[in-house]
Amino acid sequence: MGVFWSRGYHATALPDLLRATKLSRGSLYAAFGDKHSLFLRALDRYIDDAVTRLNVELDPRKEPVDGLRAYLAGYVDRTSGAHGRRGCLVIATAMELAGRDADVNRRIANFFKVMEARVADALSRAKAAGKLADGVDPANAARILVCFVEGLRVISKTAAAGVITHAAADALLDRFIR
Amino acid sequence: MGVFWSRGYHATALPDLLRATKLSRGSLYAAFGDKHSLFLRALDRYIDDAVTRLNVELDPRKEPVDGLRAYLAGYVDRTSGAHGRRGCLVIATAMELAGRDADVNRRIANFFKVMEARVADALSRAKAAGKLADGVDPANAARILVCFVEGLRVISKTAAAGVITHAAADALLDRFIR
DNA sequence: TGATTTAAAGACCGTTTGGTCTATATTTCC
DNA sequence: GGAAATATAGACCAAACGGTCTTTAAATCA
Repeated sequence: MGVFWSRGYHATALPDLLRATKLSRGSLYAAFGDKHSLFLRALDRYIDDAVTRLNVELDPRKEPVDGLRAYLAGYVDRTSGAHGRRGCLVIATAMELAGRDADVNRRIANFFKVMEARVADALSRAKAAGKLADGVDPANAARILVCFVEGLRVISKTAAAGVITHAAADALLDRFIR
Repeated sequence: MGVFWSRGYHATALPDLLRATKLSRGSLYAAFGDKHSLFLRALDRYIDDAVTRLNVELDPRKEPVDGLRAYLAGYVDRTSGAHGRRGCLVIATAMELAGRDADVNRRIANFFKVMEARVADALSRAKAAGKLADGVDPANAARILVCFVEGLRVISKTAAAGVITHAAADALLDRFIR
């Protein structure tokens, strides 16, 4: 997974995968079929990890506003410095392959749908608890937050070291909560 | 430019470029040097177009809030439907090459810096005119808006046709203006 | 231990990659 | 019209691509 994450699909050659998996050419093809299948497995694992994290942070049994704060803070941390410059496998794949690979497109579209749904759900719970500012629509706000965190990953690819974005994330959430 | 935009750097082969430029192999190399140089020219043109548009929309002589509204609306339009699925050359390049290509990194980092500066400037002018909501910091808000529009481009790569985001963009801006 | 399965190493395959070069047209200019 | 410059088509190159296959070594098990 790591090598696709760092280099992208096309830029990852067989020798890179052999080094990363410590498998021989024959074993790799016996185990995974071909490069594309192996990539799909890597992408699935990456997405699973992300969804798992989402389910923890936005757990319905937790305080929704705290969860949203943790969700945003997690993205800020993961896009700071060297982590940020590594980028995001989902976004890189979306831009590189989504238009020409239906398997990839389906997975990524679903991931964004799930994330938006989890965030919208947390916002709905916050609204029900009277924690949201007047006139905030959970569906719109969820889309805004998802776009914000994904945009964060994009600009962090080239951001200079030491750029702090926690303040922006806090400022954004503060606009929605009471 | 178009072929890099549609396919990305690695996935664009020489024959694609010959077809797109209607040049022969020899002429193309005489005119541009090599694939990487040609790509840099395409990227520069794409960025120039974007900066030009930015300068029009956020022109200091115009009403800043109107400009910001036009800026957001423009991104929403350009990420809807087929346009959206084509993606964005800057983001695709950031994810594909920025980590390993200093020329590319410099251009993209600068582009994001310029965009954020233009947006921050418009927000500052709006604040001076008393048009901003209480407690809104132009610098933080600018980063939020930039991340939002870039995130929009990402999720639009795989979004189903007909998904409307104008409402989210309006909702976001409405949180910052009075 | 000896037979059998499993994995490693890497030669090998056809194709495609980015890039060069030559021979042939096509302009351009006087 | 004829010489000089320019652009074309496409042969050609070495290297790298994804993928297969054979040969050798290691592990497994009775």
